[in-house]
Amino acid sequence: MLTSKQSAALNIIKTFAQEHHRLPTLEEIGNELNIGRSTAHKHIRSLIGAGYLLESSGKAAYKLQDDFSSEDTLPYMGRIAAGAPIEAIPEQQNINLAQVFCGPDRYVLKISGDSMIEAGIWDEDYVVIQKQNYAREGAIIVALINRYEATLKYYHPKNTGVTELRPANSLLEPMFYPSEHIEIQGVLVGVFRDYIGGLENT
Amino acid sequence: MLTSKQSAALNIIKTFAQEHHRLPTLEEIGNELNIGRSTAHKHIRSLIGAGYLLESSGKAAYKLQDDFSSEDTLPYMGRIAAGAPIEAIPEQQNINLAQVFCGPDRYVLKISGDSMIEAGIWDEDYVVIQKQNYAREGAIIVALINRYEATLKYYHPKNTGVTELRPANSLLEPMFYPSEHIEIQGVLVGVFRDYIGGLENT
DNA sequence: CTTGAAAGTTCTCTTTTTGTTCGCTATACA
DNA sequence: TGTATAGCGAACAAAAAGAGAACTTTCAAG
Repeated sequence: MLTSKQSAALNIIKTFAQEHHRLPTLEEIGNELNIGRSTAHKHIRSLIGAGYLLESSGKAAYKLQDDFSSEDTLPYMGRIAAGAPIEAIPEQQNINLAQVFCGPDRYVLKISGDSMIEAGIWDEDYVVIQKQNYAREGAIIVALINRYEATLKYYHPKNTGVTELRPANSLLEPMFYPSEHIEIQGVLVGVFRDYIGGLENT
Repeated sequence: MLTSKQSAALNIIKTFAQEHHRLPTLEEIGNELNIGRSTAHKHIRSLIGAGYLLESSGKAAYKLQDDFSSEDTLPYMGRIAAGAPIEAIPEQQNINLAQVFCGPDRYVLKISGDSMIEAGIWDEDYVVIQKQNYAREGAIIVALINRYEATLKYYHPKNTGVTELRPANSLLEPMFYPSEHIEIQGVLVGVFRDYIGGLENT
């Protein structure tokens, strides 16, 4: 059985590995736990002894068990609606999140603020942006205003040389700019939200 | 496993490739990391040795894995807020959607209806569910009512043998059931929404 | 075909980081 | 009172990281 500190150390290692694609050094573990390097080392040895980590041959202090890998796809089970059972779809399908959202010239931004809340984009949500310098009317874009401010808004160009950037929040007013002061940096591809902290400390 | 510097170098290469549509030279890598050409070269050789990059025949020092085009990570560029430029994060990170949302015993459902709209879960959104038969109070769960109806609601068990399933829509009333009529099928892990139809045909 | 710039490679050297060990102290607990 | 867990900090060796010079390869311009 693990002690609470050992378990905390193991958690930190796994979380770190997921986020950084590498194992933390003893010092990094120590910083997370506010303990020194040598103490972190002691925990690692205990975890190896208890079978939670494996001894490493090279320089690395330890390595993870192999069972730490996971699939890239999720089964798509169907629809869920209030007042009805899950409507199973006839043929089992898999969704590959990477395939849908990833691609060249795409990147992720984290949202600060509530200006798009009525579009279902909340504070602390993540948005996937496709880098491009044009957009359709009504699209949600990353706009660079006056070569300085970046913002996520609905895009409504007018034929008067004016561009409206419209927030999705009835407490906020639409903003109007000379079109040449607006530079489109990208358009919204998707939104995702993490309820269990898998992306917590990024 | 990678060291922190190797991982940083790999990140820079991937980001650079996305932005410039070509691979950075050793010097460009070095400039990003404030290291010299020869040191950058050493990192590249290590990354090739570890299987993260491939050896190249021609002039180029290295090349990316073939599967990079369908890469399943996205560069994380930082935060965006109204009225401020994109706040770049110091150390470039990549987000692996699959790693965050995928895992054993998880599946995807598509939402029909507006009953969770105030929780930011909209009609036609996709939710990732972790299959489990327990949940914390206040969690968003997939509940099976009377072994027939499935629904996504906030979970509020009472200590009177009654369980409240609360929608996130002020137009709808909370529902109360004898706890034994409620079966927890899973808890909400994440939400995602597709703005450009990559999931259209499902 | 020659030539030269740019880019990759190799070498030696120094510095920094990292894992490891050891001795010591402190606390909780049976 | 002895034992197990936690912790610190110093000291050490080895790996990793780095600089910089010299060299080779590649490639495109002339």
